[in-house]
Amino acid sequence: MPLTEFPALSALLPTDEAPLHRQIREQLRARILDGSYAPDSRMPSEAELGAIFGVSRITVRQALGDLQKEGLIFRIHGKGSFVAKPKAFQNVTHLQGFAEAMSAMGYEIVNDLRRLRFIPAEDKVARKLGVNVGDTVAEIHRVRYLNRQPLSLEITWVTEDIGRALESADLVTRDIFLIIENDCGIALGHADLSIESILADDELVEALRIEDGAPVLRIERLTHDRNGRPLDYEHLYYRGDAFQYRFRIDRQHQG
Amino acid sequence: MPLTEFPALSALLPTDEAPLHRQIREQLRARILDGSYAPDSRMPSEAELGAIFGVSRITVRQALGDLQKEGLIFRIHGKGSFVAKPKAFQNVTHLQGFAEAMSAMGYEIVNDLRRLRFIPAEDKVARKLGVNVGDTVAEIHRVRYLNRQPLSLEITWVTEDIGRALESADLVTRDIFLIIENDCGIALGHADLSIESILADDELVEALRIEDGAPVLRIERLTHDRNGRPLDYEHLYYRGDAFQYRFRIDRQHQG
DNA sequence: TTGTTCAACTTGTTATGACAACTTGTGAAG
DNA sequence: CTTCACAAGTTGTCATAACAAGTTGAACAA
Repeated sequence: MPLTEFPALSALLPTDEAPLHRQIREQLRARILDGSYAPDSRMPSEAELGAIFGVSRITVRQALGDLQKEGLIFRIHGKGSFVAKPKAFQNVTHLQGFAEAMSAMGYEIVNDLRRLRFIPAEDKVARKLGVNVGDTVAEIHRVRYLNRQPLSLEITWVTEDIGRALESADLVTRDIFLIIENDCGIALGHADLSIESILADDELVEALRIEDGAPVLRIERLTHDRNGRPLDYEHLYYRGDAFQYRFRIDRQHQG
Repeated sequence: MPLTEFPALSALLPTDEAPLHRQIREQLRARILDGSYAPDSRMPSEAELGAIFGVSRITVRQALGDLQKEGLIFRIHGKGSFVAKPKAFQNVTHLQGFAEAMSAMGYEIVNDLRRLRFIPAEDKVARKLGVNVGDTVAEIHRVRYLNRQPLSLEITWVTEDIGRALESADLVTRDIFLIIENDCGIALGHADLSIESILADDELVEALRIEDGAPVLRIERLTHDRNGRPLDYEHLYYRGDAFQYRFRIDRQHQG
């Protein structure tokens, strides 16, 4: 029975309770992920779920709609709601560190940490990270090797506090993303990317052992935490002959 | 007697009325795009919109919720619904044709249709489109101009049925995506992309009026319909000096 | 003037009810 | 046996209603 039966009481309680539709969404998500609701199987009907959770159909529908938007379930008019199969490409849209992605595919990545220093932020870096020009930031230069071949040069700027955490972490084998999440306890949100094609300059020729004028994929990436605060600004240079950036995007639909 | 008794007939009729929330959503979208509702301005309240359109608040809320998911508006609890500023990154996570994206940002795109022919599918194209080698497919070559400057060369392969529809459509100003959706009535699903950096070859030098060996962004894209059937296979070549591929990705989270 | 309270607005959540539209199995008619 | 109509169950749409919760400005008190 919903607490709203006792408005005076519920008003006094600390409002830590999430909305019902969110609670139900999370319970359903847990059941799907732990296999209680198997892929391709039909879930209980909206009416049944309403009875199970003791809420109205509109609340159940909101929870199901959210899960549908996420792609965890699909619904067929007149038939029911079904658990979606985990897709091969699933998650490729999602923000993932490079080593994270490669190790998921069975490759091993080694990083050559060429530089880690604390410097006053220059104009562009300061603007991207949302700090003042001259504030201390950490600058990290890494060359990443895949199968002993240099694959990319990555230049990273982070705020000083994160830089200190990275300093004491294992940057040779671990992704910065994972360090930020696991060691700093910061939840990553989204990243804005810009990809372009350029020609190798002297620094890239030396770092990636390629010829002058070879094609290079340049990616500029600004990663934010879940609150939208910019965390990590990077310039990534990938060898054009050895790397393809692959991902999957979905078309926006009316739902 | 309901028309549904005659499914074959009702399928031929012009699409019966869309749901109210969708009609309202589209009217609001039009007002936002034509500037009637300016960026950052407050839109009428849900109650007012309900009075304007003569529907209940729940219907207005569904329309607003859809627009919010699209990023066209944002809502603040207790204040109102506001028109979002057109962001450079807007919707770039979503599958969008290039002209579609550029026109949303106020740019005008012109296509030079260099070739449209029906040929037997070669091995790779057949495999991507899920047809047999030798089956007839359409091959389309277009050069796209932004502000009278050649920007990209796009080579597209589609199955014969879609090719026939494209043949009779306006490929000079319209996106293939939009033609497929609006003229063929096929709902697009997702696309798999691969991006790499290459050097211009002779064909690209001629088509894009760039120098030999200039950097070019090469994108291979296979677009599927909502059921996962491959529809449209493309090779896109963008001038490295004039184009950045920008988008935003989100990290997978429980919430 | 300054600070506080409060009324009036907004969006967010939830319930109840009704009907439309779609899917599928069942049973009757041929 | 085959075909068709229909009932039962499902999701989709929409209305009305109420209260919660956040925002803001105006009235009021110090």
